[in-house]
Amino acid sequence: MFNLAVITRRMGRRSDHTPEELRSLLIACGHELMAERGFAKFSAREAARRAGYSVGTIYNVFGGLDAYLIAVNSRTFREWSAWLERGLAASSDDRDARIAALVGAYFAFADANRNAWMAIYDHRIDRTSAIAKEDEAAREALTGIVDREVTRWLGQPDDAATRRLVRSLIATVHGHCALWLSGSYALMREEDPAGQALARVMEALSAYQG
Amino acid sequence: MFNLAVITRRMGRRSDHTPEELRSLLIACGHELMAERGFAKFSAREAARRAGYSVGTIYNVFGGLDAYLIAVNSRTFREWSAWLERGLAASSDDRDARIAALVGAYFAFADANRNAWMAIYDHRIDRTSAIAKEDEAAREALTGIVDREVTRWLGQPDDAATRRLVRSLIATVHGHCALWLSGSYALMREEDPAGQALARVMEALSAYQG
DNA sequence: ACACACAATTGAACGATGTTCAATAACTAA
DNA sequence: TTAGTTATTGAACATCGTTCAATTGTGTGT
Repeated sequence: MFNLAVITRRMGRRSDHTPEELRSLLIACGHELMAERGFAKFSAREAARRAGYSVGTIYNVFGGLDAYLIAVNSRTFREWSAWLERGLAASSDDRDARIAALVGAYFAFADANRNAWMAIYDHRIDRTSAIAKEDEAAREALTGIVDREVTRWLGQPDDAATRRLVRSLIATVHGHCALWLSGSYALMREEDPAGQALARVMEALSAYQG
Repeated sequence: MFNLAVITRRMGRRSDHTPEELRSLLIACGHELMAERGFAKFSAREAARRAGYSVGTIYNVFGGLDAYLIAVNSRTFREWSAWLERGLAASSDDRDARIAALVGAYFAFADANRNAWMAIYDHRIDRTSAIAKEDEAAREALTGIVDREVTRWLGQPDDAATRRLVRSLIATVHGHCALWLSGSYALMREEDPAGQALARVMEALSAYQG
């Protein structure tokens, strides 16, 4: 008779990786693919394939595509934070120099990781699916760094008004960076968007100091 | 014998609409769909269906999806410009009031047309496909409005340095608006992003005036 | 050893998308 | 009326996200 099960499929539980390893592996491959292709051309199938697994595994491990993309983008956030800290560590102690180093590192990271950086903002998170605590922390860490540096520049304790300013400063720099990388407006003809962003930040800090 | 052509398909050239009308119709339906669904869930098939045509027509008229999306988003730009002009027309002649009206209208339009507004920045334009002249103009018109108002506030002729400042101010306001609508960062806890943006703009204008 | 239960992994199936293009209907000119 | 041209169609194809019955690796109990 006929044997229909000609090809034996490799499946079932495997001891190739622990759950944590598998999670990390999928995030690493997804992050790599995101950096290569960008958000619009990202494919969960392809990411799983690169990890040596099949689509369904992503849904098993993360529960859905949204959660997976959040995990992938959170990895970008962590790399971004580390990049900023490295930039600050290499800076002098002069307070203006530290702010300049921070803004410079912000732009440099986005420039060096365009697709991954833009993917952070390309992915619109549905409010229904809550973000994992560790990922939430990874995203807030970045705000924390800016908060710390602004407080240091001001030389005064961190209060509610300062945190409000910090968010506004982040938005200011973000706007310059986003329009620069997306090539929108005639901002394309601006050769030094980071410099402009820094100028706006320093004006705001000076005004806030009074 | 059998008649295989049981269903007669309505096709071929039709006198329902002139080429210009058809173009406008497709843009209108696409814009409506974009406002309803947002960029991620936009479908060319559905847009064409709403216009009473079939997918292929979009490719005939616009040459490709990218050009169609550019046309749809350019319509948003035009509505945005008109909205800003209306806001400025309703403002007093006080120079600070006009800047406040401009920033306020900027945010109000984005808030009232969230999906369409975000779609402008969600669509990454491939550098290969050039933008039509009329669409390029629609996008630059917005910069022109800001340029005019900033020049008016400064009370001095429009020069290269001023235009550079204008682009930076647009980026500043854009950053606040984008982070606000996307819900990123802890900016969600900011109840008045437009007010913060305006504060940054006024600081920059004051600093530039010297 | 062996069998059994459980857990992890698969990939076919489904509906929907963008894109292409031969077929065809509708218009124009003669 | 007829022939030629043009606009419009939608099936075809590859790909995507998503689901889930089927299958198999692993560990446990006896």
